[in-house]
Amino acid sequence: MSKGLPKRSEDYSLWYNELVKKADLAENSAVRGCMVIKPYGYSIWEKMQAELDRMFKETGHLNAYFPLFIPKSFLSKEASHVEGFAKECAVVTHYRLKNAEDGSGVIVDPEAKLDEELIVRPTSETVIWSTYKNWVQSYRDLPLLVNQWANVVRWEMRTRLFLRTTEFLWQEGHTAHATKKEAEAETLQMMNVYAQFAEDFMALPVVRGRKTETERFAGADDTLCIEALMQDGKALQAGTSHFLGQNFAKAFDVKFASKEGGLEYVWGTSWGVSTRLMGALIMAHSDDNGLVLPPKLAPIQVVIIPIYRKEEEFDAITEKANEIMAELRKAGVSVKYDNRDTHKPGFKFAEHELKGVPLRIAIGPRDLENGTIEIARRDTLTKEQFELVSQPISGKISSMLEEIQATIYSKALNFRSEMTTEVNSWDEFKSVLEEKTGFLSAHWDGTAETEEKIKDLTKATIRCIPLDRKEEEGVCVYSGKPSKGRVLFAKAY
RNA sequence: CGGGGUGUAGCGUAGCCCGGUAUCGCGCCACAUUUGGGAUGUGGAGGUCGUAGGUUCGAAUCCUGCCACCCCGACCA
Repeated sequence: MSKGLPKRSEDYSLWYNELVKKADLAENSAVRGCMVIKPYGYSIWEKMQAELDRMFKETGHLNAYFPLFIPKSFLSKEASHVEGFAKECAVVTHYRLKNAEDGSGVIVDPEAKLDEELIVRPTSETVIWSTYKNWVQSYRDLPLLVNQWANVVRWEMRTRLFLRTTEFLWQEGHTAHATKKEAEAETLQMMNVYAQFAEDFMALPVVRGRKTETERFAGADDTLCIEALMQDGKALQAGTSHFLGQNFAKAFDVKFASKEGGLEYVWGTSWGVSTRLMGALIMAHSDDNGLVLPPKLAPIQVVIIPIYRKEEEFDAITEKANEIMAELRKAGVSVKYDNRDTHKPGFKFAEHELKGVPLRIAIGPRDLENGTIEIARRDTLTKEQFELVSQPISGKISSMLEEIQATIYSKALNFRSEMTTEVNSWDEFKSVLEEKTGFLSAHWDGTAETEEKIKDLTKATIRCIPLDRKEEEGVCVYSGKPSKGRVLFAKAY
């Protein structure tokens, strides 16, 4: 029962916003739509980055860095790309300020107008493909496998901490290949990397799928995605991987001399995940007591809290705590000793629960006497006495951390299974969407008109066409026209 | 950007209708007693009432502009 944290059942979005702030993850800044990611929140992001970066490198990618600014003319080179992003671009028009003549402060110097405006990147395809033109001449230069960790700006109307902010942090991979087949394989590979990261590290089950044509990335021929389900029954797109065809190669004239002696356009992909994953992580597992973090991404995996009256007791406990910490650290467990004497144990318990620390060890005089410690799990809120002599503490803690990781994953997976409903009629579609929410698995006739109509009527969108769906003859849940398989509908973030 | 709402100490609030210099709780500081689930007592500090104007002898209160945030739409990773 966290003090002051609203309950999920009463107001889910208020719960989310308060949790983000109370758990010290992020807060709104003085700049509209932009957040300050606080040290604790950033620590989690750093752990995500570290794992993803490792996975990217294992699949052959290297990091590079491209400019924050994109010349306006670049953006218009790929027609559907500019159409998709034009409405949300921040534009730099001047390069100098000067003192106002009336002494009221600084103003933009009208004489310092840029000849060509610069766009603050909403994504980097254009500036990167303009660079790739110079990097690629021959098939020997391919493939280009590059990733960038960066910030981007999209001028959104409504923002929410982590889920949608004007500026956000992300990674964007941009690759160029000699063949269509290879680029398609890359697109699929990176979607699978994201899915594996979500499932193994975030403990977040995701549906691997394909976007419909209307939901596709602006400038892509095909968009693969991972979709997750949040506790309020709404879907969240957690990552996308795009097959760009030759669209950007043609827009930026990136050609290569093939082995056969021809001159061909290269094939491209791009793929990204953002700080939005933080939102997914928070919403997927947390409860009314606060954050629940998967051990693999928790900045602190174990916190040790001393319980004492007298100085001598504290000293004895500290000695024991130091032994335990040394052993845990040797085993690669991150552990913090909360030896603040400014707060009582109960306060510390609540605080570390709020912040989602997976395991808590309490040591008091009673434990010293009995040779025990108390271990409490954040995910289940259960406690147990552990005898220090019976087995090595590091083995016990490591296996508990693994168990927590597995438990919260299967809990989320069960939730998603329960919240995925096969619907076969339009009435059923509407009532499930309104009363139960979650994913609706339904037949769709494959047309953009029907997709649009359903969105207008219900606010539900096609989240994806699952890659593992079975071929199944059926009729569209809305139009009654023939369908070859089910797609996933949901209301989404 | 359209509709609705809210801005008062670090946080949450009362006061606003009916104008007279701001209430309470949490938190903060000091001391004492406390410490196995958010301690208690005593004393204390902290406020340009979002912001800029206007009306008035006098504005948190009335009027206007602006800004920010929240909810609902449109947009979206």
